[in-house]
Amino acid sequence: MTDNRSPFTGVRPTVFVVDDDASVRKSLSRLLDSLGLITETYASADEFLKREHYGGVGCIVLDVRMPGLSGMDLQDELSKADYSMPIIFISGHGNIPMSVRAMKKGAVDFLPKPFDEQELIDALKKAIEKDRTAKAERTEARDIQTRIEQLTPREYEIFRYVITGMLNKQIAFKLDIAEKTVKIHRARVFEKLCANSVAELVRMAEKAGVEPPD
Amino acid sequence: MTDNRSPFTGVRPTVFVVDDDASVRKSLSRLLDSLGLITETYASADEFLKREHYGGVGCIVLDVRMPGLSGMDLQDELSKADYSMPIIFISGHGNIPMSVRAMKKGAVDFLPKPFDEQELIDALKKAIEKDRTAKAERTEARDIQTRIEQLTPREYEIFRYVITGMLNKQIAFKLDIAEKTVKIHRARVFEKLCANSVAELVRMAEKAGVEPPD
DNA sequence: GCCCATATAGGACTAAAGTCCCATAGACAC
DNA sequence: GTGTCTATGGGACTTTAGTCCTATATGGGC
Repeated sequence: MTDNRSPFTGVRPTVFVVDDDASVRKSLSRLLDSLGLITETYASADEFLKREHYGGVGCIVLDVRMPGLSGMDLQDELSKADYSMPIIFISGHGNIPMSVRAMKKGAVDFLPKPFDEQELIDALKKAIEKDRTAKAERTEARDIQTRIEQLTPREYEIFRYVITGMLNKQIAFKLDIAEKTVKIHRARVFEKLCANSVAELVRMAEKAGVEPPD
Repeated sequence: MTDNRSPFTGVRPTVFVVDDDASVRKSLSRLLDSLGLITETYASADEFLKREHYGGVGCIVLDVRMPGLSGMDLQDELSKADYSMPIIFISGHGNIPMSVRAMKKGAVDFLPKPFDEQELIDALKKAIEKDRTAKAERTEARDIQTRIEQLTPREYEIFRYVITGMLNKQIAFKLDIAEKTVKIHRARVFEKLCANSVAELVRMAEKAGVEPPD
């Protein structure tokens, strides 16, 4: 991928530019267009927050200092709303503590204006790749969680014991029920989670954040 | 943990101060002592690199600008040498790109001088906690890897199939050997890895970074 | 009062996994 | 060339898991 003019493959990602300076929005828009990226521009953080949540792959190019909510405030809002999309900060009047705070909170980059075009392109590549990975993982995790929610409380309990590697006999003893009953719940767990092996169950549990009991 | 004078529990961590300014070393040393931390000071990055690798829990408080190797250079060296210990940068003449670069490479914090004492203490807490967690995980991963290295190539191969959840019969077909032979290798895998269930094997594989085949 | 979901469990069976015994054959070391 | 490690497998067996059938009890919802 040596051609900087088309470094983005697959479905075209969308970049959200949030900056109060119209000339910045315009020039960024032009650059992003030329890179084959879809662009949406917003003059303030509040304006961006009014937009419905974007479900596709993308990232945000965000000015730090703006009237109303600052870029950092927007970062906090998105984080609180669990609406995560990688952020690239651009700033005319930033300082070190600001940039460090932004990076600690997960920003992909923090570019002081004026910045080199190539720096932004590199950051965009990284941000979009990060979002692609994160979205794929979240989608899978949600998928698994949805299936797990179909389990009855008892089935869920058995599920958590099964992923420890315990035998049916041991689980039955622990819960003071017949091994037969464990087998039945276990079979339902496999069916509802569409699993064919304990190994698959363990992987699902990891991805969905299910912890073994005790 | 509201007492800032002793926020560090368990085995006393060691903090390595690397700064060419003797007065900084002295005052940091005093502060760290008062926090119950063991301190070692170094006047240059090279001097620190000469020290044998420290195996315990701790972190580095590192000046950015120094004669010889800079703080950033030291960060790179440690990363290359796989000698990872959380780094807190302190800097008198830093700038944004510098701080961002440091944070991208995993620094815990980047404090411009002069900094508030409390800021450093917070960063130290975070760094030491991070190191504690990382060390514990690495220790466990190495432990598992050591056991995995005891496997013969064929046993390792079977191991990777087993963690996919495949049946012995299926593995036997794939490798064009008798199911009986698979059972034997499988039994040795369980024995050598001290595992009692496929679930445990799957967890070990995750921690040791073993990927299923194909 | 009846239907449905949930949790419980027995009986009879198949399939898979694990555990002993045994054996052969190649590779490599000393 | 004798010994050890590795990979291969057969036979006979036990244990565990999974799959049908059946059934009972309980608690809600309409």
